[in-house]
Amino acid sequence: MLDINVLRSDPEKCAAGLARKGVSRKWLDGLLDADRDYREKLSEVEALKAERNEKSRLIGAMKREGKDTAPIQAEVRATGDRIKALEPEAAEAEEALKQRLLETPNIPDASVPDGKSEEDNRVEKTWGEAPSFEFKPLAHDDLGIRLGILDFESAAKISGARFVVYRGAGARLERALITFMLDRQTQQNGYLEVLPPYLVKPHALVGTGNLPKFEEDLFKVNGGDFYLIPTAEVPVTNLHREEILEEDRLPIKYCAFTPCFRSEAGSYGKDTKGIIRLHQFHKVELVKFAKPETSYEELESLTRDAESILEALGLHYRRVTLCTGDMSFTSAKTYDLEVWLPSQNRFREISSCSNFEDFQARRAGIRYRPAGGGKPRFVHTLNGSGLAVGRTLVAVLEQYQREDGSIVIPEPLRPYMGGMDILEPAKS
RNA sequence: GGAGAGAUGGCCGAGUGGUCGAAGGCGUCGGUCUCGAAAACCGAUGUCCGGGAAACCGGACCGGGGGUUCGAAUCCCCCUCUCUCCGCCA
Repeated sequence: MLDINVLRSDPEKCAAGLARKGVSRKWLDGLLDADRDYREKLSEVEALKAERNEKSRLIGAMKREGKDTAPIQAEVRATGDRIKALEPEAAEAEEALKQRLLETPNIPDASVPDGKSEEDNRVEKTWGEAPSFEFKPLAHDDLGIRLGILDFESAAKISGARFVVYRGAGARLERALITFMLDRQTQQNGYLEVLPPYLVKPHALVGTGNLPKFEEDLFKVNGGDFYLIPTAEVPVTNLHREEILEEDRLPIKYCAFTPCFRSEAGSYGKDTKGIIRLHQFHKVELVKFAKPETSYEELESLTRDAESILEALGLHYRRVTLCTGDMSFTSAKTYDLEVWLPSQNRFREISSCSNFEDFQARRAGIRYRPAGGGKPRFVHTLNGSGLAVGRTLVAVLEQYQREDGSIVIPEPLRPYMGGMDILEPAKS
């Protein structure tokens, strides 16, 4: 959520920033009209309340002196009736303003390139080299089926499209990746591991910006006021909702492994093969709460922390800065990490690292008190995948495949695989 | 699922219709004392919204929502959450 005070005091600058996110001037003007309307009605109601409070106090004093209060009571009752009539109007105006504010996207940071689609993202760096093969490299799902570790037929029988069953060494590899990532982020990169709920209330999703605008992306649990989390970002960011943190606690760094559930509405026909895009997948998420002054440094280090996993696994990848058109609703700046997939001969997203500045903090009420005292300020929130586990497994299969269909297990994963160094087709 | 108890400021905890934004304690900050520290003593310590350049003024907030009343932390109704006991369960 943007700061209404900033929108009010510098509408020209805000209009320019919002235009980069495709927000029309008309929308912003509507917002400012709603703000004016709300403040007008609020002033009116508050003036009446001030009058009522003063006279009620007077009644108390008169009663103590034994005076007749009937006439003034009637007067105050009339004031009360007017308040009752006007108050709902003010509340309605406030709600209208709030609703519009909740549906207004974040303003991109100045360093973000303009653009319409992922074509316009800016490549920041490329790490490693694409493995060269003497043979035609297979896609991960073909490899997985041949190895007997990915079972799409069973998954379809149970749950339909966009699900998978991992079997044997495949299930173990997924688990190895999860543990490896968590160990790395907690032991080397200084994150505190948390294991949050996978079902959350609507207000938590409003806090992170998934609601009210993007409900169709989510799975709502039947019969309850719960949604399945689309990412650990939701429960972990809300860990400190409605809190005032002490400055010396910042930055706070959490990592969390969770399954993620996404409806993938609107992605029909996209990535229908394999495990690139599923309704349920695993992710290790990194979340930071930072001071505004340092949040962009924290974005750099958070992105480095995600990259450290790819580098440890020896996976060829690149970093891109998302252009204005490819960025999410909530983000001020996002780096995507894209891993090389030989079968597709291109890079695919495996991590997304964002600084939301105070956009989420304002929605979720996450503030900190400056060390010297003074007014609480909103923190900046950041998060990034460190990494998407299923897509990491895809990259390992594809980049480490051999001509006979076996897979070399990257060295750092071997301790987590019981010492296994080559993943070979199951005997039966 | 059944029975009972509770939800008050950073924390503990009093307050049962009228200057209560809320006693007291703890914590924190400033001061006195001290070579310094501790102790002791003195003082200050909420958040949000609106108006204002500011000083300041007004409004709201005692889990959430509604009601009664001239006036509600205090009375009534609904909801949520927490705790205790029983049942069930991983």
